[in-house]
Amino acid sequence: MSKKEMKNLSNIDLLSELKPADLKKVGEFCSFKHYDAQEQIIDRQSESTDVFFVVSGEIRVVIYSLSGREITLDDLSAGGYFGDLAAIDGEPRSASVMALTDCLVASLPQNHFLSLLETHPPVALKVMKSLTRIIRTATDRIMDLSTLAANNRVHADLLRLARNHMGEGNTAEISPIPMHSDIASRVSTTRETVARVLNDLARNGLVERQKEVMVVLDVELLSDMVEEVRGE
Amino acid sequence: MSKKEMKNLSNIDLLSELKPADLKKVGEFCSFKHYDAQEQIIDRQSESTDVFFVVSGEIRVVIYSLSGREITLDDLSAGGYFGDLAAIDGEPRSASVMALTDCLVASLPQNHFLSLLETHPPVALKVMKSLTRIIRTATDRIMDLSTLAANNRVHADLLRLARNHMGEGNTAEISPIPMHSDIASRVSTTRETVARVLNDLARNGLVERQKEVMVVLDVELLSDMVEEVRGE
DNA sequence: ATCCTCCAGTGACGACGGTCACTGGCCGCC
DNA sequence: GGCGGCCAGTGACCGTCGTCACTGGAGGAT
Repeated sequence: MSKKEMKNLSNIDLLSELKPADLKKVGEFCSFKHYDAQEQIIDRQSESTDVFFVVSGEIRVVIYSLSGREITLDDLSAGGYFGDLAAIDGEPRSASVMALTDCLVASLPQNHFLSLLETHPPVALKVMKSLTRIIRTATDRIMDLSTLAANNRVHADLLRLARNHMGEGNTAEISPIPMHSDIASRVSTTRETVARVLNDLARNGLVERQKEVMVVLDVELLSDMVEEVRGE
Repeated sequence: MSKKEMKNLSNIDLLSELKPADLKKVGEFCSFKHYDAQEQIIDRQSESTDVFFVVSGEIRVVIYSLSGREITLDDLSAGGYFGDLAAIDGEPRSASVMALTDCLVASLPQNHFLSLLETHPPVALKVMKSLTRIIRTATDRIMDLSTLAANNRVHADLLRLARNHMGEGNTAEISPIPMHSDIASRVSTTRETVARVLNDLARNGLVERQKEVMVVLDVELLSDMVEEVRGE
């Protein structure tokens, strides 16, 4: 990311097919705002209805139980957008959103977003595809929560990470090493359980933990472990 | 429902704002098919992409774990539709769908559905609203699965049922009495647990089970029980 | 009446994992 | 250097609830 962040929307996937003139217009309806790491961007249950574009940085979509337990729903990086649910249906925010890193975010008022959908069917279709993506991952997660034990959910998450960082053949090099509490928040368990599971895997020679990288030595086997339990 | 079921789409909510001529056209692109109770309509992971309208009867959207455990995602009655996910994104079916009762279903091929979305923005908006509804209930469920114990999830489901059947003041009369296994499938637990929880509530005088009705005597209190646990 | 099937109710058991309470390493800061 | 904060690792404890294995009642069908 260059030092001088541009306040424009040219890198937003959702808007990539707009004509330059239209894109410029959308940009003019937006307010740009910088958020520091950890800062709250949206509060669940609040009544705002703007749509947000992540111009730079990373953000996290979360829910907090009143007990303080934190459930990570999704992480988004530059080019993504969020806040569309409330804009579409007018209901209160379904989740909170926080900045993971410093970031620049553009917000577009609901009415402009809606008219964009109405006048640009391809954009509407993209939004729908994004919504279906969310539903699919959510139902997968419901299935995991319903059928997998906590340690297997950790396996499943590790597998997902490994698949995103495939190295040579059957191995994966995951870096940066994810924080245990982040994994725990994604699969709804505790950091203690994550630590125990990861050490078990290390003892069995399935993963190896180095300074900056975590190596999964046998992705296939890990995959088998997950599938096996899903199926009985 | 009249004996002679009409093969038309006039009662489908999604299409209610179409002009008669357009509605007729959509109907002509549809194939109508009858399904018996318990019959499978869609198989998860299959590659079809039609959209289905429930002309009459009731259907259930479910996922089966390989172990045979059944997870109910949603129940739909006449006027609803399903199968839109695969039509929108072209991926395999995200869930299975079965007929709960005898029912008549119309299927519309993907390309006609997509062009309907493109040419009728209000329909597209309705689809989006329906998708957001699904996401909201899914995230609520993820939250319940993550933070509530099994017996509290039963409480929560009972509360939901009660709210849909409010009687006088603080009471609710739920009928027909839901099957324990159905509740279990909705909240991801076992019928045994449901039976135990319901009997506990009966012992405490919170619910009363009669021949054809189940009476919740203090909805407020039930609500408190759920909220209380959600919050600590 | 006699099966059979489907649903509900219950006890016993055992393990999974959440919670609590520490220890210890790493790192930045004053 | 020493302090404080953050993250990781581990042991002990014990409640919850999934599983298994029955019993029993309410229809339906023959």
